[in-house]
Amino acid sequence: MAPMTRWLDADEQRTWRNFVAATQHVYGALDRQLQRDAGMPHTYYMILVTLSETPGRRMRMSELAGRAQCSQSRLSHAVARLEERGWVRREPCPDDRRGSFAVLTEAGFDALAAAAPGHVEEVRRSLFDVLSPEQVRALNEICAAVRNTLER
Amino acid sequence: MAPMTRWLDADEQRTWRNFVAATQHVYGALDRQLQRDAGMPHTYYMILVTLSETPGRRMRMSELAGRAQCSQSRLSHAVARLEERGWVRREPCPDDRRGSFAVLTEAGFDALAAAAPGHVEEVRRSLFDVLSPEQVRALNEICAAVRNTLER
DNA sequence: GCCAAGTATATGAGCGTTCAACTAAAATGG
DNA sequence: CCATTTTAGTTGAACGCTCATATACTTGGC
Repeated sequence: MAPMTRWLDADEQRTWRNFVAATQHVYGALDRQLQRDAGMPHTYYMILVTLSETPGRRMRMSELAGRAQCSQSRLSHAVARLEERGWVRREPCPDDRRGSFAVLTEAGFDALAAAAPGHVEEVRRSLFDVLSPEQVRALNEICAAVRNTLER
Repeated sequence: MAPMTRWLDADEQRTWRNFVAATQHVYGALDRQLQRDAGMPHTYYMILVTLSETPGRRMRMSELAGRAQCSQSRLSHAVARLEERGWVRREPCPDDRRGSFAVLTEAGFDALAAAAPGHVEEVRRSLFDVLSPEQVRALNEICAAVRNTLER
């Protein structure tokens, strides 16, 4: 198959390990904060945010999955849980009877509003506060480059 | 508590969302590759690598947890699974009878050796190949900065 | 030496995620 | 129109992770 592995050199290895450590640190801090203070994982937060930003606070499941960056299955399970909490409800789609909308409820919006300040603080604390403005710019371009890989 | 939230401005929000998308993309690709081709999650891979690099291929559980960046509980569960597969075994620590060593077996080393090329290829494909050398350098510094946050 | 406090690790329940079916409804195209 | 393929979404089992708790040993004061 692969004729010869392009191993990582010492610098690349250091970079990769720093990447793993850094990202896990950020996500760890984030998840702990959200779970502790708002009782939800980051995935749920992203789903609620995505819904809250769309007109009518409603979105088709598949589009929601795309925008909130999660698989359809994950979304389906997540929305089921969010429904149990009364934060989201499903509505059938009139145009396409296979489809359904996820709709953010008032209670869901309130839960999001309550969670947001702590979450944003944590994002700052764990990421932006430790970087210089140039680093933030560089990070943005790096992430955009990585992100574009899949969107082609 | 927090008197006034330091919300993210438009640029920061874009950066944050790119960060989430990019990191999830990288980890997603990585986990899928490892699971598909080597039947293990990234956590297990890191544990095996860490053990393989230490003299005697053995390490105390708590040190292993630190170096492989995972919680003690996670490590304990993971090592239990790795033991079932015959990739790692536990040995009691003579100096401290509470403690134990995790030891990489031959089979474990072989499994790691078989998994490594595909994994490294995937790391390149999803991260290094899409970045310029300058971006890689910048990423390293950014991640080092984030990482140092907790090690103080 | 003894008791309290701390340390090293294990364990189990609960939960989220993945993967592989599965259902049902649209689109496609003869 | 009917048959095939595609698309939208759900479901359940398997599994890893987190959190709280438990166990067993060690250490530090007295």
